Amino acid sequence: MVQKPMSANNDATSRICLALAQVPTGRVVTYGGLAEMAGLPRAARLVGQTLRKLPRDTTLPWHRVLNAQGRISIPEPGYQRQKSRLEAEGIVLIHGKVDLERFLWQP
DNA sequence: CATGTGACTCCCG
DNA sequence: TCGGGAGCCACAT
Repeated sequence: MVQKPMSANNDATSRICLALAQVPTGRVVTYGGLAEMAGLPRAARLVGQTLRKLPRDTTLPWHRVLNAQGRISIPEPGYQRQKSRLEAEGIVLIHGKVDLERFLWQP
């Protein structure tokens, strides 16, 4: 079998997934916060790209990731999907945004 | 090795 | 509250 070009990838991706898996139900984190948790400070955009690539059937709580303002940062139809999942966990959105002071998860 | 990209963030008006 | 612009990081080409 040879191969596996394996672009540097996996490392950062797995770290992000591991960090995301730690976010408990009913709590949220920001892209930047998750990046920091993954040991990639300031790589918020990378987190976004990584989450965007997750399969629809992933078990990871991708919906618990919001932008620094507590707002859902993805376009439709993803927006509605994320909003529904959040509300299903008791995370309330007021005027389209989550009160981070109340739901942000900080270990 | 150079260039383009984005589910980001911060700052300013 | 909203929009524009600069900064940033790692990945894709």
